[in-house]
Amino acid sequence: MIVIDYKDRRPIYEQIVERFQELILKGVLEADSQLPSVRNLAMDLSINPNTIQKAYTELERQGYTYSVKGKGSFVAVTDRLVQRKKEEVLDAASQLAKLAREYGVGKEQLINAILDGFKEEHND
Amino acid sequence: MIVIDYKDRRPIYEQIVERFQELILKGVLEADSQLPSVRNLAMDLSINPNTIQKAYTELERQGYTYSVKGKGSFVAVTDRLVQRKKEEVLDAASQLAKLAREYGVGKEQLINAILDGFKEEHND
Amino acid sequence: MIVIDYKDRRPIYEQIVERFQELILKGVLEADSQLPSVRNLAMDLSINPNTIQKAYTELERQGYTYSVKGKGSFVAVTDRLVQRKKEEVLDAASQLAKLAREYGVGKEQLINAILDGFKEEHND
Amino acid sequence: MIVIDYKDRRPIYEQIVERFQELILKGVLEADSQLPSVRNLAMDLSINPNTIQKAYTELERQGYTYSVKGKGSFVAVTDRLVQRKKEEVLDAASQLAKLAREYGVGKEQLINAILDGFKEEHND
DNA sequence: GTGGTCTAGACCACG
DNA sequence: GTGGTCTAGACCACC
Repeated sequence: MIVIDYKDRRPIYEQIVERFQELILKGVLEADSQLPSVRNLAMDLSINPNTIQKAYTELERQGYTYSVKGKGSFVAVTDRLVQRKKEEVLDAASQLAKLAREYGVGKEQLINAILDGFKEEHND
Repeated sequence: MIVIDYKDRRPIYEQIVERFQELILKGVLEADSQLPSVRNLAMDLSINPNTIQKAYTELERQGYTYSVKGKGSFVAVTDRLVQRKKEEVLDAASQLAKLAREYGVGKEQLINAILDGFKEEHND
Repeated sequence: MIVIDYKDRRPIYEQIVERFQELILKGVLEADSQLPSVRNLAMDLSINPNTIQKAYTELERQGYTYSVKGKGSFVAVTDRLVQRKKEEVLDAASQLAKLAREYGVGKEQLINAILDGFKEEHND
Repeated sequence: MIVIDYKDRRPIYEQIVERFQELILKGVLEADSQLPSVRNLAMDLSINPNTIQKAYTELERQGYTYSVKGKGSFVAVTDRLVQRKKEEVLDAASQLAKLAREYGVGKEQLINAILDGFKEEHND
């Protein structure tokens, strides 16, 4: 479920945060379902529990999860987060379009690239 | 011409590299024109010459500039680089479209955001 | 009567203690009336009896209840406790005023906020 | 400047965060002035650098400071934060008034307590 | 020198 | 068992 890429320049805890965000936003992990325990996941990935802890703390801070001492970490309700993510994507699109114009990429080419991306089957 | 944002989390040399890439790709700096000397720029920005040196080395490595011993650094011919940049933008668009579909952003919304970005005046 | 909020960061036993304090101080639970048995309440709330026990022990320690071996826990006479609580509230007000002054909040604004809080209907 | 209270139940890093917030909000530490380095402060307080690091990370997250790798941590512009703090104080006052009414504390008593707090000289 | 990340190992409160 | 905090010591990129 979680894979660490040691060639990735980003810190491990950040990779873990991002991966869980993905799993939660896409509904793979349902609301109130439990995340792996800090210790278990640390053993699984052969990394230090503190690193997992840091990732979980960050997820909680961002509102993706909530944690109960002595019980575990759980997926929070995500409606607002999904909404926020959608806005982020649209903002990114808008920024990208600006950039494209600045570098002389044609509007048609850009939209074609968008349509291509939409068509492609994805195999996660 | 170059402004450093100390609150930006990215390293200073990276900010400098990116800024020169921009100036070069947009044609503000013409081919074979000379970049400011390491010392001058360092004084101008009140930062360590080593930091400028690192930025210039990186620019040369990426093909944006070439350096002549004892003379300075100069802007390289950029046709290939512009082309590469355009491809990058189109790839990014394609990736973004995939992401949008995965998060349930509608194709129309996405294209509207793109068109918006294209319309807007930019005030760099 | 008692509701546990698992998303609340405070420990469960502390939530229970506080809720009983409230019920007792506001007179919902009268003096010498019996609290639910440890086992019953534990079953009701689907939590560990040890957690209830810890809450009851704490309530007794603070003088809100007294326990009779083999009979159960009972609400103590509360006049002193109510008095103590009122003093606590007044102390808190005084502290808050100090803080307000230190951060440059005007006396009038502060008193208006107080009056607002007094006016508002509460819907517990 | 910073004192750790080991009897305090709250974690050390939280005490440090709160203390710096105070110093910054009250203007003792001015905008863009440098905080003690992670290592120095750790030595001064005889605690582990990681604990300071955690405090500084939290301060940055909350917008009180910004950090530059290789340079240090610096106080951020605080206008917005002071404003936020003032609102917090007013909210707290409103909540306190509600509580007071619920426990039968008279409006006059409460306001007197507020006025007392405002009058008192403070000797930090 | 600086902040940032990570490991290893420990202790605590909670349930 | 769980999450949360802390220590000790290390390495990295950056300036």
